[in-house]
Amino acid sequence: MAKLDESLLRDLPPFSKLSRQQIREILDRATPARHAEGVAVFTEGLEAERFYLLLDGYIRVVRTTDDGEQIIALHIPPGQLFGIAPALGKTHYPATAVCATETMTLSWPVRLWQTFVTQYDGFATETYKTVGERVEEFHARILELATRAVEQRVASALLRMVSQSGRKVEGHVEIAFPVTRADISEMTGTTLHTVSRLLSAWERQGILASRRRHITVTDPHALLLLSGAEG
Amino acid sequence: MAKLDESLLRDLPPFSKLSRQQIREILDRATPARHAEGVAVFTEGLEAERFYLLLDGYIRVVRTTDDGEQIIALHIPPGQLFGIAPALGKTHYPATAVCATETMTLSWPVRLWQTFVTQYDGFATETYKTVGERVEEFHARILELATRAVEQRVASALLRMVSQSGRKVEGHVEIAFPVTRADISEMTGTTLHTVSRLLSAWERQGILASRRRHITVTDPHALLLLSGAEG
DNA sequence: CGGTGCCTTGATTTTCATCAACACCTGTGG
DNA sequence: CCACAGGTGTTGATGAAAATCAAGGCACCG
Repeated sequence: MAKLDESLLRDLPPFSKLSRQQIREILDRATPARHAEGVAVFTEGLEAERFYLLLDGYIRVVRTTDDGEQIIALHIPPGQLFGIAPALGKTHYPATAVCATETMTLSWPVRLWQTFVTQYDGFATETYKTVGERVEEFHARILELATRAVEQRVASALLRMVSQSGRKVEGHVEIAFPVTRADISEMTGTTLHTVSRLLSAWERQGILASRRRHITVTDPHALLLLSGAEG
Repeated sequence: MAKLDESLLRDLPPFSKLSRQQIREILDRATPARHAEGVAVFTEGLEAERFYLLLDGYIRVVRTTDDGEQIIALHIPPGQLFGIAPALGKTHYPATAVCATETMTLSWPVRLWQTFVTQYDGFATETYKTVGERVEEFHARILELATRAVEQRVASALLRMVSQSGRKVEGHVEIAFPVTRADISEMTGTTLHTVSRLLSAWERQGILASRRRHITVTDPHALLLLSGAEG
């Protein structure tokens, strides 16, 4: 197998303070993998044997209730660590990671976690910053679910995806991974029917455009107003 | 000021692996404080200058929306660290900590965080375990808010408070800190009216008893069923 | 003993889930 | 190459759940 190139990690925050030498060590112990869209990289409840870095693509972090309902907790953009149960003292994955697109990952056995944290300068700090951001996002989600109406929650969910993954094309912003109405309903705690109605209405108003499984926001500001961000 | 007693920390997880000597050091640098019920220990958005340990009493972690609505994110039981923004790479508190009862706290300036993490064995691990538990709880809250009806959410909120703070009295369990209907509505994303109706109904059914600002659960199992835990 | 904070309960209205039906696209296998 | 199946998206009709509106009562504090 060809050696992995050092440029893969050089510019990512958790590794950016490291020497070539250290990056080489890390890469030599990494297991690279390619996953097709829809595949689960790991599954809720299983023993956390490895932790991951998402090199390319998008991951959906999904949780399932006892009675089979599903919610999408988070989207992970390229460049971030995921499956970092060990960072939080967990021995089992608390959620399932599903590929939203085709993805490329690196992974390491959890026993290396301690090594990474203690030996690699900046790794711990940057990792916990990521954890902090995710906690922050959870907080925001709870606030939204508890206080906002469905329309505002759906608007917020779209904006969140746009800002995390948007690629600009002539002023418009397209969400970089496939999303269905059902997905959005699982992010916002509503039904795909309600989401469909809202998107149809917004499309008529020229706020966004959608093809099958793809959404392009043409008027982010209008969405921001709808989301109920105080103004 | 009298010296703080070492027994305060000896049995708490983040400190339990430390020597008398180390505990002495930590205590000598701590600032103790007493706060009355209702007082804010620190406030959302302010610079995080200190981190805290709750010795006695209960803390409510509260967040406010732009338009003045409030939600209760978490209750902190005695013995836990809080205000640990530095652990997540944050320089400002993401929420407000209000005393649900009279409380006793210790606190240290954030600049000591690094010292604690690196010099005191087990401190980092235990702290991040706590963070993990809170993340877990947020996850559960999101799932609930997104998929459960109001009745189930209120039942879950009561159970959560009971299990975190319940003191048993003859088979019944009383929540150890004052709770109003409005508080519960802020935990569950509903209104105090709906909470009041639910509690009245449950009181008629003998599932719980309540005095002004106090709730005693007499039939936890019935609540568990109502909460929709799969069975 | 007056006032404020907490709690209750009824009536009305709104939001959104549910039920139901159908249209469309895409890839697949006969 | 066409039929068809499964995933996706739309839209209307109906009903239930819970918010809102409204009013009043009770307990505790100063």
